[in-house]
Amino acid sequence: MNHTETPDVRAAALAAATRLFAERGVAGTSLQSVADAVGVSKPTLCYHFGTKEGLRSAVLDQLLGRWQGELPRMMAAATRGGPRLDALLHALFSFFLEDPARAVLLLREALDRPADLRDRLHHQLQPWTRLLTEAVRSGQAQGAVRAEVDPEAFVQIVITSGIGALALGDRTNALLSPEPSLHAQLAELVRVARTALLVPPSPHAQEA
Amino acid sequence: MNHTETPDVRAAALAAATRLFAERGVAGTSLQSVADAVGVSKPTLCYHFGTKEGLRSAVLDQLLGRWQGELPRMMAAATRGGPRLDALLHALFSFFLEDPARAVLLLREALDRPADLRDRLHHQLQPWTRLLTEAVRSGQAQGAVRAEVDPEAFVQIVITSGIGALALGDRTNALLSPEPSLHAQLAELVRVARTALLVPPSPHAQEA
DNA sequence: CCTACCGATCGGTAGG
DNA sequence: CCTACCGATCGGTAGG
Repeated sequence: MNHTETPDVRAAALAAATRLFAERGVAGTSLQSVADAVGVSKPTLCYHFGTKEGLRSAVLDQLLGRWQGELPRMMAAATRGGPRLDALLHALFSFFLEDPARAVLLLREALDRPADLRDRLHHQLQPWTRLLTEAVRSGQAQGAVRAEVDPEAFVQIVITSGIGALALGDRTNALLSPEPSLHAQLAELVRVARTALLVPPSPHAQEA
Repeated sequence: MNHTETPDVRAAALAAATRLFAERGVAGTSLQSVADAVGVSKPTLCYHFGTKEGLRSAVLDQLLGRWQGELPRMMAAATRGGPRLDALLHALFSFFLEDPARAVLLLREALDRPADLRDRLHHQLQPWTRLLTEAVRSGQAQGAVRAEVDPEAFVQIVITSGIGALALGDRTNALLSPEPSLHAQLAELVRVARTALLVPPSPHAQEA
């Protein structure tokens, strides 16, 4: 029926594995279950990816590659540290909102294999994050950014919080009774980041 | 040698499982590896906890129970929404700093079993978080807290960010080049939360 | 709390 | 890209 004519088993396997790894974790996902989801046999997966570790690595490569591909757009939104903070965060969020598995996968990888993820992020995203911290510093020099901001810690916290909210936001969370929506959390995160980053525009305009 | 005289196998198993579950996840941890870490046989674990799921549940119960036990202390630090924010966050952080596995375990559970964790948190911690959001609201009524703060979203973000930083902080992170220490991240989080929450004390005292 | 053992499933390979 | 199959290990039980 469906053998010897599979246009893109590899792509389908990556998509299925992305979803399943995010949902149940790598250790909680068998190669058989990925194969079933794709509609191929298990040895076929091994033919394409070698081992389970190869599949995991390919899934992560695809995710980080796509993130990297969005970087120019995000960088354009971040040109200076000042008023474009909102646009930058929205660009970051929209990438992860595009596929809810992305944030979950990153978070799982950070827990399961910190050193590996660290290296990958370092190679693929460091130019970007460095640009962000430099934008914060230049904003401080210009007096637009609060002097007391710790640039590295600030950027790290905002990104971590955003990905955390995106990964957990619509799954559970719910420490709180009138549980804040993911949208409300992201909006509040933007407000928090803006308020804690920027020197207030005018000294006496608090109720607007 | 060491059979028929185990004073507290259960406690030792919980401690070992807490560490291993945090390190490798529940799915990535075999009962055998827990048994080996404790120095008992695998059936002994099943005798104490029934199933692997029973062990997981017991681990989580112990963690959340201990957190709940710290709540009075934390609540005392949170009496009003205003100046005691720092003390509250330090109390929260110190609980998780006491055992680095705690934050990791919570984060893993949120990813693996969102509905279950949600229910447990709801039952055990809701009074506490509700008190926090009410403190924010009363602070708004008194003019000490910024009117634009979304109480639920704010509390959620701060707690999520804190636990995220604690779980990931000293494992990896490292998007950034001069990687901010966990301590620097927590300090910055406190500053961010304070700045974004409170109405600035005086309208023209920005350089101090 | 142990030894002995169960069927099921794991990741992966042989061979085509 | 498949069928057939491997040894190892999984969670869990029997029985004491």
